[in-house]
Amino acid sequence: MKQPLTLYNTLTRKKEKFEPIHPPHVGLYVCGPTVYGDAHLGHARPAITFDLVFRYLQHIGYKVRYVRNITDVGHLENDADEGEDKVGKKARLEQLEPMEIVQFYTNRYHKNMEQLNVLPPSIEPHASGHIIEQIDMINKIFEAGYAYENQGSVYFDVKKYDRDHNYGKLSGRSIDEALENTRALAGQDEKKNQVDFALWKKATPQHIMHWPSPWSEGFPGWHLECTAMGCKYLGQTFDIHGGGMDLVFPHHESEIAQAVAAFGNDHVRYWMHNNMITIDGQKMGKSLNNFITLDEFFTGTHALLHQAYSPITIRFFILQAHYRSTVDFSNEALLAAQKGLDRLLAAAETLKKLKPSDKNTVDAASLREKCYEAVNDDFNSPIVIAHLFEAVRIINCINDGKESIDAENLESLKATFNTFVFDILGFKSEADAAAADDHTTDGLMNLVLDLRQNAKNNKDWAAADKIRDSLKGLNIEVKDTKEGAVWCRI
RNA sequence: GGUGUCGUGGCCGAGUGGUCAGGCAGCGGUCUGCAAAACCGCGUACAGCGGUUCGAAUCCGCUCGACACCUCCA
Repeated sequence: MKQPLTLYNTLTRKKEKFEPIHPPHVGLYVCGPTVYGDAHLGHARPAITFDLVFRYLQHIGYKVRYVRNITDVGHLENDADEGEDKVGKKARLEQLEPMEIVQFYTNRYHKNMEQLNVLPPSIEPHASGHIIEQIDMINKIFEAGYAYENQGSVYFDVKKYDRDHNYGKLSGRSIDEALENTRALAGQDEKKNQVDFALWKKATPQHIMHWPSPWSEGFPGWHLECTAMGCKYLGQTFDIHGGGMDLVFPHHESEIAQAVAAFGNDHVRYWMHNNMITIDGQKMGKSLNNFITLDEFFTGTHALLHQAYSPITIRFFILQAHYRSTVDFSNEALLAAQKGLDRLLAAAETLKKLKPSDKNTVDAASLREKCYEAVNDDFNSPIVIAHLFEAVRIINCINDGKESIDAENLESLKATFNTFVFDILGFKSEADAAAADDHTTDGLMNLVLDLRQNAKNNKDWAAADKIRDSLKGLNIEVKDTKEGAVWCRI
């Protein structure tokens, strides 16, 4: 079952063969959301990208421990020295306990993820639940000599670290240049150098979220939680760390520095980063305030949306682009995704009904090979989808009697199609869930279609069309095929 | 300014140095009472200018343009 998977490693800027440290186990860590607002389209990208990674690794036989954190503390609005904790700010504005904010948006995030058919991770640790681990890590960094305290806050000595190791190897930056650029600003705060980052911040009196520590009543620095929690659950060195490209610097760069300082070695083998979703060519993001939330997509309630788009349409839209490319949002593109998805799912239904014949003109094995090749090549989902559309054409041709398939190839085609469409890419038919079809409905529909067939036999087109049009008003579409009428919800 | 990524036909979006991406839209046809669906056929697209090569959208150089990161952001 093992497949020759390759993936693009941000660290080496090359595609590399994937070889886990402790096969068959794989450790996967992905930066999750900061829960102080509703998830938007941008949040769907890493969730879906790494859902594909998670699903595929499992499919090819690995036992994956997938850790995706919830950030609920420590990220500040501005820089290290000013600004308010985001969660704390929201709590103050809404007069709620910070943990109420966290719980509220975490619940909503989970619901959105479920709608997108994103599988829950194996472990979903909260930063606030791992203060002890983070303090422990700061102690280790102190012991190694890369931390210093000032006024109750603790900072990472990037300049010193860079002399011994290499700060900037992930993002391709040189710390000397950063120092050059920021020299004019230096000395305005507690840090020795502007490039240093906080490991622990002493809380100001108005700061709501704070914990005791050896240095002060305060809260952990921004980059610490992922290193601490990743290493706690996946080990001091683990296989894959993922997240959005915008996290490469400084977040992931600093994560590496912390791990190297604390443990003496890099904690991550493969760094994977998904690209951004853009809107009018610009990154969709919280700070630009140009985001559309997932709920707004699902309900169509946003000025820029011409209609509602279902969760699986959003999933299809995202997977139709490679994860390292930007994707530009537009109604036109989403509508194209919706129609393409409908056609793919309709073919899945048709496939169920196909009958094998003695003759065969279909090479199911080759399709299967091509699909695996595409995923193995750095999770190239758009290529997989292209191959699946080739299968759609074949399925429809068989259904039309223009191609034929024998029992063996039919079994193989069904297995491949279902594996890739549903298990790996994670699409699903949304009508099914909504309909919850029962015997009564089926019986009624068969009766109605029978009556319409009678009308047609009598050339009573008016009656036949009235039935069809009325059903359409109930969002039921009737299609006349060679084998008689079929219906589906629209 | 520094570090990167990228510019593909109406829209979205893959791509290897040498017949093909794929989806959506469009046009023509088959089928159908009509419609829908489905199928078949149809588009000499690779930012610009040079260079390497027998041959480049694919390699190199330059120009132009876009985006991302360098503050929190998925």
